[in-house]
Amino acid sequence: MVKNIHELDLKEACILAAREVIAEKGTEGLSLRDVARKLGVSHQAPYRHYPSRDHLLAAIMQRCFEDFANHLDQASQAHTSDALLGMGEAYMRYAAQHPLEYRLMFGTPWPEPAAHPELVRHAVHAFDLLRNHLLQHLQQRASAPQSDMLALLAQAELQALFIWSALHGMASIQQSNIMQHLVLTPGVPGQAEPYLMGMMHTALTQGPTQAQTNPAPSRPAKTTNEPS
Amino acid sequence: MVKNIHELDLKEACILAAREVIAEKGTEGLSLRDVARKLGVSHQAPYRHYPSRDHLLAAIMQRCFEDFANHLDQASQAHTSDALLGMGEAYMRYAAQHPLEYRLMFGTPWPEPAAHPELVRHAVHAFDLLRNHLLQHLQQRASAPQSDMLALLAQAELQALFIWSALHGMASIQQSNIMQHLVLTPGVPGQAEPYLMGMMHTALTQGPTQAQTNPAPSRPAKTTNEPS
DNA sequence: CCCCACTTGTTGACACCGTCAACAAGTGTC
DNA sequence: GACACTTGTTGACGGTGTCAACAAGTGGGG
Repeated sequence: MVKNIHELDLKEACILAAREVIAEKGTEGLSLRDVARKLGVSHQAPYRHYPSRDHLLAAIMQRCFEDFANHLDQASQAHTSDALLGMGEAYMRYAAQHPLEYRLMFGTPWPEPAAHPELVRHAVHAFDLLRNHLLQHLQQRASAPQSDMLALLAQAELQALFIWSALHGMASIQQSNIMQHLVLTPGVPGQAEPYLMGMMHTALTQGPTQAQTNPAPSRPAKTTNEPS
Repeated sequence: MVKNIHELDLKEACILAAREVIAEKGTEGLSLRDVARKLGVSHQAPYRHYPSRDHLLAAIMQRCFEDFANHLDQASQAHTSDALLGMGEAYMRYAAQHPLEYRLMFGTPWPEPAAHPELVRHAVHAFDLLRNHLLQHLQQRASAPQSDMLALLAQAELQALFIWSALHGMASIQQSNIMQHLVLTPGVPGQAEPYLMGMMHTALTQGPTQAQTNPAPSRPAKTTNEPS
């Protein structure tokens, strides 16, 4: 019963088996004893390679972020006409196709804040793909060739956070079963995603509008921009 | 040791104690035996009032949705100048002040799909607050007084889903500790939220822009609108 | 060659959890 | 007074993560 394991070491096999369990029973349904049984080893064997359940989870999350970043990168390179839209659609597609892994990455309280630096590195990389893409667009459209580089970067980051918020929010809502109970007008659920994309497009081309009611310390309005 | 319980019955005390536990240790850290100990009763006493842990969780979620809806409603009535912005800010404030309860409502896999109709009712009510508010605005701005009512409703729902997505996405991202590791330009984290509000304002006043690349079954562009 | 350190995996135990079953005490009704 | 019903208690079962002690393989230096 130990034969099929030694092909790849147990450390790797644990991740594969655990991802299978997660894909079918969710993160909360994952138990170390379960993957051990699945691999035909004792319940403490995985414990030799991962100090705790959280460490195994962190390793899996890291793999998921790798896959996710690759997924986004390939999509942005495939859509040459509008790479940003391509990334957006790829984002939603990944969330729809791997709901439980998506939830593991973005919906689960992270194991330990900074005890897993590799995990953080891979997670940040996925965000950097989006930020760099936006920065590149902003640089192309910048009026002055040597315009304030740091301001451009800040604007790209704000745009990236906005896009990420909208996409993540939509993906998260679609996954929760709340939406099934909302009793919406017939066509609406299917239109929600393209409508969101259109709204994001509008917002990105027009830029933000001031909308403070309380006498807050006002921030000068950003210059309009044309990223797509 | 049973004295302080009989003031309000055990069923109610369980919810209060459990909400305390959740507020400090999170949803996953909640155990029925814990709340029983906290109340000085045996570990099976809560089990008399809630058939399972999930049923207690559902009851708590219901309370949270009630509080959440009240929070939004009061905020929208307080901000007479721009009730929508008031609701948006109130949304983010609630998420920031009750992070674990917010996560319980929107970030936890729901216990059983439709086994808790009361829970669904209260959750839907919070969404209806937003939808009805948008519908009211659209009706005021509608050109023809008796223009297609159902189309207006559908548009209000699409707008509501867009707003909900953006707000929920931002709240979810702010709560996850991912953002702390993103190494952003200094001012950006504080600007992210008002920037998002400004982008939402732009998108709602301008309406969506078509942005399909693949030859998808095109949907006629919505008429522009002015909800705020 | 033999011994020793080290890695990898096993067995057994502990405390904790959700849940089931059986029992005890109070309360109202016929 | 007997009965049913509600509420709470005690005890058990299987499940989990984790710690401690032990077994088997492996490689290198005396």
